[in-house]
Formats: sequence, C-alpha cells, structure tokens
Amino acid sequence: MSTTDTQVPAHFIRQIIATDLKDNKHNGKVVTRFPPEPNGYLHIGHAKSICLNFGMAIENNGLCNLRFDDTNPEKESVEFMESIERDVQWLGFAWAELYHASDYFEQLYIYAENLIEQGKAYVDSLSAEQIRAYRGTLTEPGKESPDRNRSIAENLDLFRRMRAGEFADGHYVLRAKIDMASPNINMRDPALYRIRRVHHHRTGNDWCIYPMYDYTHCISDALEGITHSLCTLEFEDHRPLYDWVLDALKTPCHPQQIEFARLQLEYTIVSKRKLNQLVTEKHVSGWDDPRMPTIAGLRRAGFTPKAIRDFCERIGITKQNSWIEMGVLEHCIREDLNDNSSRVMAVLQPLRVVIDNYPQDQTEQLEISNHPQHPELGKRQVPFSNVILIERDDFSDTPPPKYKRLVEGGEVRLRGSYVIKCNAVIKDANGAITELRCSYDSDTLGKNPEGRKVKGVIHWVSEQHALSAEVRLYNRLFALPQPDNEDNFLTAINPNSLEVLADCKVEASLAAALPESRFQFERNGYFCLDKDSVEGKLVFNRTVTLRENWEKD
RNA sequence: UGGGUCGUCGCCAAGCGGUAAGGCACGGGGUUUUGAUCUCCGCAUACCAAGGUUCGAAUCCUUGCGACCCAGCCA
Repeated sequence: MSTTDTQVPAHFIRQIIATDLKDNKHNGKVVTRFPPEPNGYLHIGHAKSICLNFGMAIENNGLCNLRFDDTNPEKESVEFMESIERDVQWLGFAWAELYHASDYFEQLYIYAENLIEQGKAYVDSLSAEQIRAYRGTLTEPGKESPDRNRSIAENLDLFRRMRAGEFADGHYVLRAKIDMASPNINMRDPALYRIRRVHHHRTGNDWCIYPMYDYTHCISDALEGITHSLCTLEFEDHRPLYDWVLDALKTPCHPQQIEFARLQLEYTIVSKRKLNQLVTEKHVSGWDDPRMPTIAGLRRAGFTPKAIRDFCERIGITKQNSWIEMGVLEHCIREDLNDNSSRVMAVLQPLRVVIDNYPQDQTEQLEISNHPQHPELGKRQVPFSNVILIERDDFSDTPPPKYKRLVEGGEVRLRGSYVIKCNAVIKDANGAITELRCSYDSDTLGKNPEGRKVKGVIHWVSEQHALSAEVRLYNRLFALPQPDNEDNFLTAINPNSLEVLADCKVEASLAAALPESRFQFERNGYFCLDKDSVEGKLVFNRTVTLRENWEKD
C-alpha cells in the first residue's frame, strides 16, 4: 500500500466483488448490467446506478450491458429508449452489449413450459381481485387457488392456448407454485405471465402474453452471464424469488443479486411517475427542463458528466436510507466548472455608466485572461469605451455596512480595466437611478492606484459592443426538502423556480459561443448557452451561483 | 401483530475486537483586480439505548427503541 493509492471508498459492493475475484467465484469475471425500463427519462438516481454498474465493470476489467426491461409495453416507448441511450453515453459510459428483455421472450416462454412440466407453475383462472383476496395479508397466510392442482398436461395446454391468443386479457395468468403461507408475500405464488393484447414497440403483435419482472429479470441476467446483479433496496424481498426461479431452471449461471439504497436528493423527486406528471401537466417545459433532476435536465442546465460522476462517487453506496443535501451536488459542479470554464463578463441587470473624461469615440481593446488560475486557457479582447453597463446591485446610494462596490463619491475597480469614481447620480422623476456619471483614472490599467486602496471590483460591458441576451435564473424546483412527504407533492413546488431576465448584456466574445458551452459569468455564477438561442438573442441558463461567503443583510 | 433491511458529527460515509478516516455544510485566519478560487485552523472522550463478554467493544452477545420496504395480472 502506497500513500498515493486512490482514495475511492471501499463500499460493500466493491468488497463483495473483490472477495469473489479472489475466490475465483465467476472465473475471475465481472459482468454487470444497467436495466432501465424505457418508461421515462433517466434521472440523477439512475446516474447512481449507472456509475455503480459501469464503474464496477471498468474497475475490474469486466463488462457492463445496457438492457431495456421492456416487459410492460403499455408504458414504454421508443422515445424513452433513445433518450436513455443518449444519456448513458453522455454520462461517459459505453455498454458492452445492448439488449432488451424482449430479446428473450421466446426463451422465457420455453423456460415457463419447463416450469410447468416440473409442476412448479400453473395456470390460474382467478381474477385479479380474487388473487388479491387469496393472497392473505402481511400477518395472515394466503389461501391456495382452486386451480393450484391442475394437471401438468392441462396447464401446458392452457398456457399454450394463452400464447395462441385463445383467451381474453386477464382471463388466465401463469403463476409459480411456491408457498401461499410464506411470510414473504412475494413467494405466495407470484404471477409469471399475464395476457395483454398490447402492441410492443419491438416485438409488435407477436405476443399477447407478457412475462412479469420477477420472472424476466433473473433469467435475463443469467442468459447474459451477469455475475453481480445490482439493484435497489425495494427488491430485497424479491431475492428469494430471483433465486427460486434460477434454482428451478437450468440457466447458464446464477447471478448474485445485491441491493443498495436508492438516491434521495433534497428538494427533488426521483419518481418517474411524478416526473412524468410534471411534464404532462406542464409544470416544467419538458423532460429536459433545467429544473428537472433528469440527466437531460441537468445537462441543459449546464452540469457536466464529470460532476455527476463525481457526485455519485462521493455519496457512497450503502444499504442505509439517506437524504443527500443539495450542497453536495452543487459543490461537485462548482468544483468542475471553477476549474474548467472560461470567465466572461455579463451584466444581468444593467445600469448605464458614462465616463465623462474618457474620449467619446474611442474604443480600447483590453486583453483579459480567460481564467485567473489557468493561463493556458488563453486571453481574449474585451472592448472598453466611454459608456459602459454595470450591475444595478453594484451601485448603492444607501450602502449597507462593509459594502465594497460603487457609491457616490467612491471608487471601484472595473475588472480587467480601470478604476472609476462616481461623481454624480442621475435619477428620473420617480427618483429611480437611471445613470451614473463617472471619471476614470488612466493610470490604473494593470496597476494599483497611487496612495489609496480600492477594494471593490465589479464586472461591466461596453454598451455599444455588448450583445443582448436572455438569462434564465433557475432555482430549486421544490420549496421543501422532501416534497414526497406532502400529501400532494405539487403543493411543494417552488413558485420562484425560474426568473427570466430578458434584457441582459454580455460581452462581445460570446458571439461565437456554441449551445451547451459553459462559462463563468464573473461574480454571478456558472451559465450554459441554451439551444433556444437565436441570431441576435443569446439564451443562457444558470447552472449554479458562485458561493457567497459574506453575510448579506 | 408476519417477513426483510438499516441505525457512527447538521448531511453523507470509513471502520470488520486494539482505543472514531474522509467529503459536504458550518465557524475563524491568510492570499486575491471575481465578496469566487486557493490556503491554514477548528468542528463526535463519542458510535440508537441498556445490560453483558473481554486486559480492551462502534465492532462480539442479550434485550429494548426507532426508521424504511413488502399485500400490482408495475418495474
């Protein structure tokens, strides 16, 4: 062990895999899979699972498949499949194979007949309601179905006719014959197949019976030679069923299911049903709305794949239900963007400043570094002239204590430029400040003024050179840390989650910026150019503010 | 009142019988032409509780307490 060893935490799944490798349990192989159901967009919670599954494969020289769990065609779509592939790749991962559970429908069917032949599955004619009633409760055992002892021959015949489409939807169901008195409700003869005449986005109308998750997932894992089947805690109770199915069948292998806690992030929800509701009821602009915790939303907001991966590593993998504070995610994106984004000046709420002693028709090209700590990011030319725009907040005629920006009679540094002094404040009839009259000290470019200290530094743009922009200031979508705890999560929506500033001015160098490029607007935060940008009007989304360490009153 | 799982700092999280890592947050100092960054310092005599075993327990045992998940022909 050297001190330079990486310091990734050895969470329990890493430990299990390390032990298995040492014991040569799977011939030294590690094969995982990320198995989303294509019924919605991927979100930050999926990112945790993606990073884990792909991460374990990468770390151990193994393989990770992407497998669509497409056994319920009613809720699934090609749009969702495409978005999932896009998001996984954007996060930076490459799957070994792309599979669909529907690829295995025929094999699954054959296995089902095998189960019937072994007397381990039967066709039940009980209705859904009856099955529920027969299931018993958490504290009382269930009752056996009258059809439970149907003959193997009859079960086989019925099941084949189910497939052939002889029966109406819901008329029959294939059930595993396990134990109606099991304390684990999942083992009380769970359904394996249901009749459902729905068009499937991949298999079309080939099937009118569809296999259930519990039956499909374990077999799919086995067919792919998965060694470690990682899933979330709510499937813990299903593991005995996972193992029961594989023990009953002669599958190529028997993967080990290991459960970990799903991500819960404060001020967000990660329920696909609810995210879907936000979209369909138009509480947000779409699945990729920057306020959405979806990968697509985070991407549009300006998050980087690296920051999301870092986040997933930092929060750890355990079996404890826990809530992650937003601050952790924010830290990750600030850390990446601080290091890698170019600095630029943008005035969100402009206030006109006329510099009376600067030549009226003169323009000076000031050379400003793109990153204070990374000279390798280069420099850019920023035009300076006698009329500039500064942030309204950067001037105050009633300055609070410790205010270090511009005040009447005071001086301030224009970032990358001169020191100016405010000589007069122009107000309109209502007393609102419309303009500042200033003078500049020509001997302060690149050097401190003689004999006095100017502590404030503010950003600015030259009025005649600036570009117009719309800036969208996003805040958390929910006003409560745990929206799901409300009777109706919609009541927890933050009414101020989006503030649109339509008349912002940004420096000219941004004219060539491409959608999805990220910048630090100095002193304001990190922003990402949105795809809504058009000629003459740039649109920026705020990813996150800069940290603000001083106490505001 | 059945079964499964989990309880270590405000939030995460190491720890695997030898005397409480780390991150985020927070508080304070320094540097700074971003009140950013960077940097230095501080931050659990304490591990849900109570007993017990042991020279020694967050780690083992017992008994409590608390939280989460399960009664879809969803995944």
